[in-house]
Amino acid sequence: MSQLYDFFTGRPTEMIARELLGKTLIYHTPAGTISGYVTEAEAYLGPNDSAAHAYAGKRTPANEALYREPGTIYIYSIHGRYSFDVATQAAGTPEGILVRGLEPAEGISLMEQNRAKHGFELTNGPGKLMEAFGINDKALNLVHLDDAPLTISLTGKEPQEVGESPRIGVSQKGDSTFLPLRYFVKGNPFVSGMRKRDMDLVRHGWQ
DNA sequence: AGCATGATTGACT
DNA sequence: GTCAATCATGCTA
Repeated sequence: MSQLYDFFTGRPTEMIARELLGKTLIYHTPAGTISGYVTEAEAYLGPNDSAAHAYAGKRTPANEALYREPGTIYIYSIHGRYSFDVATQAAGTPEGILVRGLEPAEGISLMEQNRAKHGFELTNGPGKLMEAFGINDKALNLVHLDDAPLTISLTGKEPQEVGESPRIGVSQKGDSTFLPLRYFVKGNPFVSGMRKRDMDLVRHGWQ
């Protein structure tokens, strides 16, 4: 199996989400290459996780990607936006990781064009980073990272310190609501909701 | 009808 | 400039 396939299985999804911080998300477009380092990610733990799309074994055409091979792209829409997930664990085990923040690396001018914003507002949220990448449909849903123009490089940066918190926007009911399954690079300004006084403007929280 | 969201507003400092 | 509250948004079931 491929390197990416192996990366997204073999240990708990919480651990994979944490290790995903600092890895590079890369998108090859006709206009040029866009990439960024993952600053924020959340783990969703499938049937037993009351906040997960696959809670209680729920399976629909929309969340089918969660049930596929590790490293399968799961794109879903919410509130008229698109978000980017990667399926983790063996096929049939519907766990996954939501990427909520990126620090831009390549193609910054393309992202500014796509978003009509600049600076930290470019990619500090799940819908924002998809808009910055120019992704506004589900064409890549169900495609594996190994076979798509959108992929992840396991090289990148190393966080100085990883922060944890409950996940953002999960409805306030169910046992899993308050589990600390959100991981972020402490001090990085491209993390959603990062307050200015908590930002590390020198190293952005990287080693 | 219900959301794993984001932009804007308006009261603060 | 910061922060919390509010609501427009469009896809999914």
